[in-house]
Amino acid sequence: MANIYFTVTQTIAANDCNKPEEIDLSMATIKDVAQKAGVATSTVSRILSGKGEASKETKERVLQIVQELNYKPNALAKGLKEGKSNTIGLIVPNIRDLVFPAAIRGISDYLEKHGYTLVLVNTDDKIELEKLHINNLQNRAVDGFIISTAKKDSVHLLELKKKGVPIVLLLRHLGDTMDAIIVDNYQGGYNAIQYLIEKGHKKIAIVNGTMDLQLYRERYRGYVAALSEAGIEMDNNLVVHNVESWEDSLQAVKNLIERGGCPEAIFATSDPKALGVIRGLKDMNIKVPDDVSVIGFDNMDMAEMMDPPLTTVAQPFYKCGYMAAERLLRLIKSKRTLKPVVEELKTELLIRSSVKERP
Amino acid sequence: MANIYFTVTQTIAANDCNKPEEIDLSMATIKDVAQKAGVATSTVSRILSGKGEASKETKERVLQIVQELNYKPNALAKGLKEGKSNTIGLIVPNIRDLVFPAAIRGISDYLEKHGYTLVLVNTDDKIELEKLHINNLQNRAVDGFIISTAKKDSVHLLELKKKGVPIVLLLRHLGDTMDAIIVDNYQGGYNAIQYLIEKGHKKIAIVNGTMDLQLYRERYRGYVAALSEAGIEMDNNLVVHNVESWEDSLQAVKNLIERGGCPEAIFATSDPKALGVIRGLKDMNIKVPDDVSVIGFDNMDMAEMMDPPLTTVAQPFYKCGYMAAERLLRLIKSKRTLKPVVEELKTELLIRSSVKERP
DNA sequence: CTGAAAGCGCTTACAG
DNA sequence: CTGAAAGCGCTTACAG
Repeated sequence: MANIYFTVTQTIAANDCNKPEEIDLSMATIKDVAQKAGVATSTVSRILSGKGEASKETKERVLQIVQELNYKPNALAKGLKEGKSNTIGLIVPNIRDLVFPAAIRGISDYLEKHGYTLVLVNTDDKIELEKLHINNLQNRAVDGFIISTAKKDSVHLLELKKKGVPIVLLLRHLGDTMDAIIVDNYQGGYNAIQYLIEKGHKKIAIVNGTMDLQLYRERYRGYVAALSEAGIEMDNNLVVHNVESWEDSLQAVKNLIERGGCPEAIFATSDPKALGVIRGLKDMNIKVPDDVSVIGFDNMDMAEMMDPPLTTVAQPFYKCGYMAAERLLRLIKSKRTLKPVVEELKTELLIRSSVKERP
Repeated sequence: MANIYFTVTQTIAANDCNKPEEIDLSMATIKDVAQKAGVATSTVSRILSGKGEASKETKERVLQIVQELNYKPNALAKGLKEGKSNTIGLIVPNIRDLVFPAAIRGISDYLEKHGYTLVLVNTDDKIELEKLHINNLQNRAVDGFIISTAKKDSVHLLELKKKGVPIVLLLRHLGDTMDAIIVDNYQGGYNAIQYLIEKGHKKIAIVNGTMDLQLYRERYRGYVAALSEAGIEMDNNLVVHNVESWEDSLQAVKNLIERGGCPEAIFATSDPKALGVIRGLKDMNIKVPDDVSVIGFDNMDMAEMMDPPLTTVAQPFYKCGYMAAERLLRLIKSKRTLKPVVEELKTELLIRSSVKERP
């Protein structure tokens, strides 16, 4: 039997296009360098890490040979020895969500500068999957996590943190005990409404996301506050929560208008929702911004290409990612437990063409 | 001096919120399991890997203790020993390009199913950066690469492949010696134009990307072929190449119309370009699709939300990613060099509302 | 300034 | 069926 198998293998091999040729796929190791330089591996190691002294001559010789052999230390061995991998894990619900690419780029840029590597994982907001992945990544000796999936029931993250695993939350947060880089969602919502009011709008509707997420609660709070401060009475007929997708919001506007009549302006608490709202409006032959103004929240990469170009509360996604990575590396490198800090970045109202002054 | 420093440290430590508590951050090792089970580590290893025999009793006992201790093998050690890491590197120009998220999700989903991990790197299409990153990832013992940055001058990729490193190209390709998952760009372009012709259009313009990229050359070839086959004469005034961003295409349409007069339809060879084209048209008070029809290429996640919803040649991004991962794992696991295969997936014409029949 | 040795946590022949 | 030993490629005390 073994014989037959062998024969088959041979046959296929004979037909094969490129025979293996046995090039030096095997990378040079520290041993090769040491041997060629006539020193001990420990010496090479010391020279390369810059720790400890070494005579100028040996140093130069070793460096020379490192060049020649194109030697690069094996990160696995190094990681095993040092108990760290210079790798961090990024956990997002779904990379296809338009908010993530910019944030990821920010993370990636910072990490790259500091010799760290980024491992990406999607959870579809399923908590069991998330736990599995976290576990997995810990076995891979990931040095820390950036996590953008935190919800009210994310106790496992609290526990992880308690165990001393470096974690920073991104865009979502979980109370003061967890490091987080988030955005001032309250202020953002407030500013949006204030701007609408400034433009003469009074009957202002809100198409909001799930109240399970603090960020949507905050944006709503901003809406309420700005309205009340301007002495405009809240009208619950103008409020829709729990709108998820852009299709949802398409439906939401229609309901809204049936229920409460046509508002003068609509605050969509995310750009995709704004897109849906605008589409819904157009479907009903209502013009944006001539008949009703729309303001979004996000400033995702496409916002300025929309029709009309979307006036929106810009989140500094790139910066959030960048800072999250920065914070994480600090946590990782710190010898002692650092006091958690929740960094709240400012949003910026980006004025384009979807809001019009009321005559 | 040392003393002063010590004092300071102490003070801070005293103020610190959570004292270290020393929980068992140290994960259980195979040694712990072996000890507790009263067997050798090799036995544990064998049982866990399923290789070699083991008596039912010891097997059960060991598995039991693995549970108790929540033991997970250290991937670094395993990788070091086995010379592989179960990690693959993904190299893209920029994750913010709208074509990537879906593809990445496809890769990620396949990898996850097979116990592999995804490392992500951006190169901004800079070849030196790319080489650096590839080098880096090799030191991290990445088992193979999925690369979406191939251009005419990407000889370093050819060399890498020659050395036996498993690589598969994604969405771009580099001749028949490199495995690649791409899309039938010629057919896609051809179908787009054929559809426009079917709808009664004759004066059809093209707003195309850089001719450095084979994919744009192919889409153009499809345009030319479909036109000629229908007996429509080519008009160079209706052709614009080297349009990069959506702002470019905004400008491009304007020039186009000045030069060649208003076309009946425009083939934008990417969705962002279509977006720019439509905007440019609207700016000139030309209605889409009533005055001129527009067809795109990509079907990026936003295409159906555009105004009008974009008729476009859909690329199966998710599937491309998925298949690229699939192919790569085959290359990695295969003992002998596999003959390179360039898989060309079909595009699909997605009819929405940006093309109208000509009366 | 430099080397020998131990060890990080695994796996894989090799004995028995 | 099971264990002892070697080794993957590093780094880090420890001597000298």
